[in-house]
Amino acid sequence: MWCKNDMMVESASESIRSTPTSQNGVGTIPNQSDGGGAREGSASGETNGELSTAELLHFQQQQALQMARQLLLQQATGLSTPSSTENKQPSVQVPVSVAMMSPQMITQQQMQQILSPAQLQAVMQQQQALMLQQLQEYYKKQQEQLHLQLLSQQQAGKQQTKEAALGNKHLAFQQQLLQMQQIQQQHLLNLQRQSLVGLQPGQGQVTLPGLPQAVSPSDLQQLLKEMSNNQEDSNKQDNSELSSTISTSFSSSKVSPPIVHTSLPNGQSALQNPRRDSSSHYELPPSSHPLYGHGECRWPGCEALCEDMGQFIKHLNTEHALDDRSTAQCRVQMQVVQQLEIQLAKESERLQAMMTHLHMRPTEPKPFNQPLNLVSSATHTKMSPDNYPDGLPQPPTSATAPITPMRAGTSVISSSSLPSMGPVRRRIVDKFNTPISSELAQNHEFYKNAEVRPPFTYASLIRQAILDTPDRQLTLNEIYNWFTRMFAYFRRNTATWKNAVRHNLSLHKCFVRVENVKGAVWTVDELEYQKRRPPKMTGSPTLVKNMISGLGYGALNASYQAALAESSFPLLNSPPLHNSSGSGIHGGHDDVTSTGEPGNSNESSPRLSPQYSQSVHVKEEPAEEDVRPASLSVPNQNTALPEDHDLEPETAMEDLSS
DNA sequence: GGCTAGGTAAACACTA
DNA sequence: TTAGTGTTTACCTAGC
Repeated sequence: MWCKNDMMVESASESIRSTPTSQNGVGTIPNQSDGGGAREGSASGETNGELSTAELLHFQQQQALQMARQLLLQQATGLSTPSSTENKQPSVQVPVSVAMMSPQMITQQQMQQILSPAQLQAVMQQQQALMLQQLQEYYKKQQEQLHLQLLSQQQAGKQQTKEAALGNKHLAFQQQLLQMQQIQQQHLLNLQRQSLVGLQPGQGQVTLPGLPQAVSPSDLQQLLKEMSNNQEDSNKQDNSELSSTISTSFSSSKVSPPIVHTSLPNGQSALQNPRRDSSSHYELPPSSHPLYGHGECRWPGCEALCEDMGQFIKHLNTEHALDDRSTAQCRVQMQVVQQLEIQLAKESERLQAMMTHLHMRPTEPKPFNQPLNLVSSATHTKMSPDNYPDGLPQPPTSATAPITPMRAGTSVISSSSLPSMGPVRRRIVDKFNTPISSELAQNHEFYKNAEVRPPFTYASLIRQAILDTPDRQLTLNEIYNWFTRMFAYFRRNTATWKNAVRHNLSLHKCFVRVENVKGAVWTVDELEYQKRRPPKMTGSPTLVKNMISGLGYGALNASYQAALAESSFPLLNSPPLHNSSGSGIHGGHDDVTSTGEPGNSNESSPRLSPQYSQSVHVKEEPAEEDVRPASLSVPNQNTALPEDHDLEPETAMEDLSS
């Protein structure tokens, strides 16, 4: 017959075994070679033996981390004398184990996870105080040197004007020092105000580490000012989105005159350079140098005018050659990027939380936020059995899975006893209208790493898997692989869900099996997929009412936003359905690579790319065997369209775009 | 209570 | 013979 199994490139079990890494990183504290540790190690290695101040600052950071360790030990053992607890076995496993690690192994994130905000604040304050003290000592030395210079110059019988100049310089330097101290005080205050916000790992790392000795004191001061500016801007905007933060801080630093005369004459904030560079990079033709734009050198702190690229290259090679200064600036830039990345992660998390909030009513009795936007908090600790409602039967979905989706779902779904997960998924999807593509786009990492069952039906997932491919067709094994690749949950119990996948493929008319030279592939008949639910909603004001009330304003609005997000769906690139009679229902025939195949009367073949359109197995559905116009003339289809949008956002999006 | 949709399990047939 | 694929049926639950 048409059944060929030559497509078994790899077994599903192999694919399961081949993807263990994504499961291991969930909720675990990296012991080694994580970003922070690697960076710290490399930084210390680079600065070893060269930069005394860098080492000093590094030692400072170690001191702060040591204090954190002591706090942890105190917290764990209840003893107030850290020295007595140094060699004791930890009574609290995780924190002390972390505390026992070398300071380089403790990242700021881990500290934030372990320490309380007050402890963190105390640590950071001590850290900042130490740093301020060190800087003050450093500048005191500078002052002494200036004094010595002044005395020597006086002894040498210099002219009065020069003495006055030096005196002015001295006074200016003192003023700068005072300003810097004020900035540091503000920084401390900001840290105190910000509490956890101020304890963003990147900020601590930017403040503390690796300010290399190669950077001149003025540069150091400039950088500190820029950091404090950035800090102030972030405080001012407080919870504003990252882009505005960056742009605002950039503009503020851009317009603000530099406090000191430095070798960074423009006062341009190095903290904003990455974004500026990146933004300018987009404006420039691809051949342009990312460090050159608008006739200026975009090297951090340098706005040297260069008429052309050749001059810029020359300038780059002369002024920004490989030396201590450039290395230091590069290092600082790396930290700036790191901080921005951390800030981006936090802002993304905030966005996720906002979207999660908008997906549900505030008083929703059965909030479903677990599968929706927990990317940043994709830790299984929050889904521990302790969170499972008492008295509820443990879901029988998986006997082996340590954290079953049922458990995760019910932990937030509510007290409704749900021995089966299936209807819950359906309800969730229906109620919150979560577009599968946007949901997956938002929480891809979450589902990829957390063994939480996606709140979508098998049919939706299969459809998404198929539509994710350029050809809109997948073999069964490829569908399996998509499931296991996209969802950690489907790396277990393969027999169950694979059977369900096959069951759904065979059961639903929207899935069309096509035989080609590759073997049997499965495609999606969008028309059939659309037709599955509209009758349920057509002409039912009560349903619409219930749906709207169930969605709430926020959810409804979110559905539109999600619909907007859905507009980027690959399917939308397909030609529109012309004969949809204004229904907006995206006919499966016209999406993707439909090429007006000869057998157009066959409704099952349209989505096939030419190389695949060979044989189509149509499920026996006499009523559906008709051609497109008939299937498009579904009763009440016009009226069902808006409701269909609400009911199936992911498909509604395609409708909107068509 | 009936209908529908979805999930799960199982049996069966077919093929490589 | 085995494993994968595809189909079908039955049962259950939840929502309407």
